[in-house]
Amino acid sequence: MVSNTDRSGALAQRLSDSGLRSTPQREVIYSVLLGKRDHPTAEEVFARAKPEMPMISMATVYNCLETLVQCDLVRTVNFERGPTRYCPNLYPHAHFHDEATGATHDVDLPPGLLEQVKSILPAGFDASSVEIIFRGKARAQAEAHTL
Amino acid sequence: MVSNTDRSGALAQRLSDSGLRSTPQREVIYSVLLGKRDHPTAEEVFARAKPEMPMISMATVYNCLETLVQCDLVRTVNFERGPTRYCPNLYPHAHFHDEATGATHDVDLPPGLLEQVKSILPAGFDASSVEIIFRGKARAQAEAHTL
DNA sequence: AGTTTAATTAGAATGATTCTCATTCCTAGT
DNA sequence: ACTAGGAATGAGAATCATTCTAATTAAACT
Repeated sequence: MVSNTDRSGALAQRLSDSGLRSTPQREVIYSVLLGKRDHPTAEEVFARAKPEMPMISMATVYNCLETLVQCDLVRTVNFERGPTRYCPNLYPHAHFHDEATGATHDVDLPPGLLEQVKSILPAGFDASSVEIIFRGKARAQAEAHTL
Repeated sequence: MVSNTDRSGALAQRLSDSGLRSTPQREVIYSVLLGKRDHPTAEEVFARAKPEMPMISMATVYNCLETLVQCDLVRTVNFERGPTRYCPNLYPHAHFHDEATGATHDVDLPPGLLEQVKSILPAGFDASSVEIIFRGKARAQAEAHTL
C-alpha cells in the first residue's frame, strides 16, 4: 500500500514535472479525492475541502482539478446530463453507473481488453484514450465490493 | 435500405407503442437527425429545424429529443464538458471523438464484443447499456470513411 | 529585497438544460 | 359534430455547471 506522504510526494513530483507548482490548495484537493473515492463532483470536492481550507473558492477547485487531470493524476467521468465527476484511480478501469442510486463504481479491466477494444478502430483512427461506461443496476452486496 | 417514409412510420409506431403522440415537431426533429448524422447538439438541431418550422422553440427541441431517446430511436453521447450530442444510429456502435476537429464518428462493433465487454462485470452488476468512447486523432481520409 | 510569473480569489458572465405556465392541439366519449 | 381532459408546445424565467475577468497574493529567481 502507498502511504499518504508518498502520494503527496507523487503530487509534488508530477506537478514539477509539468512545470507547475505544488500549492496547499492542490494538495488539499488531491487529498480530498484520495480520501473518499466516490467520484465526487467539483461541488462536492469544494464542500469537502472547505473545512480544511475555508477560504478556498470554486474557481480554485476547478483550476486544481483541471491541473490534476493535466498531470494524469485524476480522470474525469461524464454521465449524461450531469456534472463532471473526478476519479483518482490511475489503473485502467471502466465505470459502472448505478442508475438506481446514482453511485459510480470502478470496474477493473482484464489485461489486454483495452488493446482489444482499440483494435476495432478502422485504419486512420488513433485513439489516445478509451472510456468504457456501463449503466444499470447493482446489488447492494456488489456495491460494497467496489467503492 | 430503409426509405424516409418507413422511418416516419417507424417513428409514429414507436411513439404510439410508448403511449405518445406523433406530432409535426417530433417528426421534424427526427428527420433532422436522420438527415445529417453528425451528432448535433440540441442547439444545432434547433437551428436545422427552424427553417422547416420557424415557430419551434428550444424547449420543444429538448422535449422531442428526450422523447426520441425514451423511444430508443436516438442515443445520447456525452464528451467531457460539452453539450449532449444526439445520434440516430440504432446499430450497436462505439464513438470516436476527434480532438482536433471536434467531430464524432460512429465505429462499428464486431459481433460479440459488447457481450465480451459486459462479461468483465463482477457478479451483482447488471448493465442495461454499455458505452465505448474513444478520444484521439483521425486522418482526414479516415474521416470521410465514417461520417 | 525586488522583479517576474504563477496561482488564488470573488464575483460576474456564459452556456446548457430544465422549469413554469399559459395556450393550443388531440383524442375519446358523448 | 361537441366538449372535457390530457398531452404537447412555446416563450421566457430559472437553475446548474462551468468559465472568465480582474485584482490580489504567493512563490521562485535574480
